[in-house]
Amino acid sequence: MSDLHRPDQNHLLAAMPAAEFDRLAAHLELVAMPVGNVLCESGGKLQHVYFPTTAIVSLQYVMENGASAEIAGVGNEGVLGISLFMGGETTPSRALVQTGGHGYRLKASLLMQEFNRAGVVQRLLLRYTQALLTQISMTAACNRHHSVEQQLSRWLLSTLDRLPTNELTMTQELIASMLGVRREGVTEAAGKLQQAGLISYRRGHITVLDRFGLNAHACECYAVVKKEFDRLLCDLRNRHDIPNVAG
Amino acid sequence: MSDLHRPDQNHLLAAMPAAEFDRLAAHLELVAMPVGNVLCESGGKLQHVYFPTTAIVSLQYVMENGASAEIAGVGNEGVLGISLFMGGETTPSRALVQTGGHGYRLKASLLMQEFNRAGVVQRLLLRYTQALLTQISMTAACNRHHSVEQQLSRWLLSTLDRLPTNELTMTQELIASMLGVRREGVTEAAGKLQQAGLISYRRGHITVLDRFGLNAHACECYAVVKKEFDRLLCDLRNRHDIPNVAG
DNA sequence: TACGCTATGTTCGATATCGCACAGAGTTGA
DNA sequence: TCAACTCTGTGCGATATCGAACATAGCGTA
Repeated sequence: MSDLHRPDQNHLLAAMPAAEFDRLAAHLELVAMPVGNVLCESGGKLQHVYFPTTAIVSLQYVMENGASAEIAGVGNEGVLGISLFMGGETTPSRALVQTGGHGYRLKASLLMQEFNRAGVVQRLLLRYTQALLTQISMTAACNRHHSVEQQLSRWLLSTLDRLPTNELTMTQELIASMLGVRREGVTEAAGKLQQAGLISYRRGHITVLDRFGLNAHACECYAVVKKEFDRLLCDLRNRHDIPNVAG
Repeated sequence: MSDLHRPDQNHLLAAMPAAEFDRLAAHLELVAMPVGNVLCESGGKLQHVYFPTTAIVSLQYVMENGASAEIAGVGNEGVLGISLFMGGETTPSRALVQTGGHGYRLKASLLMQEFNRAGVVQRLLLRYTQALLTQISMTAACNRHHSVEQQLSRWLLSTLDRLPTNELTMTQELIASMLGVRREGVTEAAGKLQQAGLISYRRGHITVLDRFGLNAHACECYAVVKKEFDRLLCDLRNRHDIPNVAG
C-alpha cells in the first residue's frame, strides 16, 4: 500500500519545497475516504485538513427545504479545510465524499503552524484558495445561465480531471443531487450525450469516450476554471519557487 | 468634504488597530467611484485596492454570449482587490460600480507590504475573503434553487445593508443585469413586492418600506450570508484583537 | 409646452425544468 | 431461481422563465 499511496499524488503536497514538506511529512496520515462520508457538516469544525489523492470531496450547501447544490469540488488538486487558515474555522457548506478513495490528513494545528510561517506554504494555500474561489464563482454563473446538459458535461470533465481513468462510479441520482437538479433531468441529459457518442453508461457507471467532444458540448465555465487553476497552480508541480507577489 | 468622508466609514479600515491603520492612513486616497465605472475588467490587474465607503461595487462574470451574472457585491463592509494578496493578481470576473459614491484606494504594493507582515491586517483580510467566499457560495446555491422574486428581495436587502438610506437609485434594467435575469422578470417581481407593500418604486428609484417583511419574502440565503459576515467581521468594528487561530 | 428618450408595463407563444407516476431493467442475495 | 431492491427510462401536465414585440408613462430639454 505504501507504494500505491504517496503524498505527492496530491498536487499541493507535491508542490511544497522539500524543507516544508519534510516538516509535515511525518504527520501526514493516510486515510480511507469512503463514498458518502460526510467529513464536515454545515458549520462544523474540522479537526484535520484533508489532501485527497484518489478521493473527491464535494462542497455542498443544503437548503432548508432539503434541496442541495454543489458549490465546488476538491480532489487531488487541492485541500479540504481552507476555513481553518482563512480564520473562520467553519463554513456554512458541508463536505461530502463524492468519489471514494484515499487522502492524507493533517492535524489542523500543524497546518496552522506552517501557514503562520508566512512562507511558501502560505502562498501556496492562498493561491489554491483563489482558484477555489474562481471555481465557486463560475458555479454561480453557470447555475444562472447554462442548461442541465451543459452543466453535466462540465461536471463530468472536472470530475474526470481528478481521476486516473475515464470511468466514474456514480449513479444519476447522486449526480443530480450534486448539480441540484432532478434525477430525470440527468437521465435525459446523459441520454443525449450518449447518443452523441460522447459517453457511455450503465447502472452506476459512466465512461467518457470523447473528452474533446464533451468539452465542445460543455459551457465555457469548464475551460475558464481549468485555465485559472493551471495559471495559479498547475505549474507548481515540480516548481517550488512560488513567487511572492509583494510589491 | 473631509468631514463627510472618513476612512473608518469602511468597516475593514475601521477594524484595523491604530498602529496598522496609521501606517496606511497617509497613503489612503479618497476617490469618487461613479456608477457604471469599470474598475477592473476580466483578467485585468488592479493597481490599487479599493475600500468603498458609500459606493458599491458588483463583481460579475460576463459570459461569451454577453449574458452576465453577479458573483458578489463589495461595499463599505469590504475591499475590492483580494486577488492581489491571494497571489493570483487577477481574476476572471470584472468589477463594476453598481452604486455611485466614494471610497479610499491604496496602492497595491503598500497593501502587500502590510499583508506580508503576517499580522492583524493579514488575518483581517483573510477573514473578509472567507466571508466573501460564503457570499459567492450562496449566490451559486441561490441561482440554482430560488425564484426571481426571492433573489430580488435578497439583493435589495444586501444592497441596503451597504447604504445609509432606504432608497436605492437603480433602474430595473440594471438590477436585471446584476441578477442575470430579464428586465421584465424584475418588473414583475418588483410589482409583486410593491403590491405586498414591501417596497415602492418610481423610475430609477426603489424605496424599501418594510425590511422585516422583505426579509420574510427573501430566501434563506440573505440571512445565511449576513450571519456569516457578522460572525467573521462585524464584531471587528471597535474590536482590534482579531484572534490568531493558530493551533 | 412639446418632443424625444428612457424606464416601466403588458402581452404572447416558446422553452426548460419541475413534480409526479409508473414501467422496465440491472443487481444482489436468499 | 426467485424476490426484493435500486437504478434508469418515459410520459404527463404544471410552472417559471425566456425572447420578442409593443404600449404607456416619467423625465429632461429644446
